[in-house]
Amino acid sequence: MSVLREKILHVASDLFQTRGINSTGVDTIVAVAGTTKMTLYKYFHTKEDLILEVLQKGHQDFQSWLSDKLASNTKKPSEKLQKLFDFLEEWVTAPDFRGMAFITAAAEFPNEENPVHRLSAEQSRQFRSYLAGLALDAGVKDADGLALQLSLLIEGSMQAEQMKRGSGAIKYAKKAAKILIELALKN
Amino acid sequence: MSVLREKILHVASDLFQTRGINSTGVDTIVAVAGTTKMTLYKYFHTKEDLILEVLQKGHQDFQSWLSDKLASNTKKPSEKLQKLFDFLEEWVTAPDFRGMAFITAAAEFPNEENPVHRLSAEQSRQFRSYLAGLALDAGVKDADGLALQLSLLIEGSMQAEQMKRGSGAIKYAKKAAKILIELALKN
DNA sequence: TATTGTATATACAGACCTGTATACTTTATA
DNA sequence: TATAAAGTATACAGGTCTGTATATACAATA
Repeated sequence: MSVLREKILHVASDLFQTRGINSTGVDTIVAVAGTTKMTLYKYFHTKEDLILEVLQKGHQDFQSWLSDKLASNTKKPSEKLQKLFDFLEEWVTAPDFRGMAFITAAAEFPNEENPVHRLSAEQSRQFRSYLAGLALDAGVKDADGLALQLSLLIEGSMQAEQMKRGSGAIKYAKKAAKILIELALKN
Repeated sequence: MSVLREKILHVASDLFQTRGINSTGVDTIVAVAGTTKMTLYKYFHTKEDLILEVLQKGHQDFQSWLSDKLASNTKKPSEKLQKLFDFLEEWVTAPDFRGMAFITAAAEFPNEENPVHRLSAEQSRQFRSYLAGLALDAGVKDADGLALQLSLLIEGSMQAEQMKRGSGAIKYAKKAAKILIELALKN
């Protein structure tokens, strides 16, 4: 894939998270990326297409990173659920953390018919389903229920962290999660 | 206070939540409110002023409603923490629920210097501080910790509910909260 | 009746936005 | 060397946005 295309995706992702999607014009994106609008519109038909690709790439990167971390650092399925929050803390406290893209995107496009909103909702569902898979493997009975609860803690933390950097929300989310997970494993 | 001023605030609040703040022009607001831009700008110096007032009113309404509910339906302080989630469920499932304004506003204005972002962050802090007060009254030792955890569950639910109406997230948040509260009361 | 306050109607300036058209330059490849 | 592909530079059309200017209508009040 073209290096410029990647650059545009990366710059757009950063600007969208730091300034907001609607507040970031394509002129700004190409200026920061060091290219021109003609090139941007060659790779992305519309700004909406660009937004959708930024979202998709962001979610893929996050999911791959998390899956790899869990795969190479844990063995027992029940261990994965616990370790999950250690890795999320690592993710959140990284200097280039910019929030979870699909959370902010859904807020900027509240209309449920909007393609950007739909993709955001889909990614949120996907993440919960991934958590449910982990819970199921660990032997949790109400895997969907626990997954939903954990997702609330996680997405809440991400949002709190974006609202105020260094909030430490994820630390308390981890504590709460530990309690919920242990109890769910007993039942 | 002028009836038109109230009308503008109400209409703006609704449009901001259903279409997004940046995507809602003042022309749309005055058209729906049945007035003109001249009148809007007489009561609110800038659009940003209007946004700030909408946020403030929304937060006040929410807090008053919740405080009143708790005051008139519960007696024991420890009961308040539990009942809290029943009232929140009532709030969320109301047909005119539109999400928590300060969550979406913070997402649309990510820059921490921005006045709208600052007010949103302040309201989030205020809500957590209110929860901490309830926890303290109930005799919880780490009141701030529990308050933060509950706020993650609550704000996560609000966000989930706005992402997809009827998600039922608040029901699972309530279950998780019950566990966390009971454990915190024991310590 | 005259005046004052409130709201309307409408037009517009200036800025910004997305997306395209046109012409030019560079680089790789056949 | 000729050709094609990729990118640059720049201007612009058409739309939307905030905020203001100007003139008018209407009601209450003195």
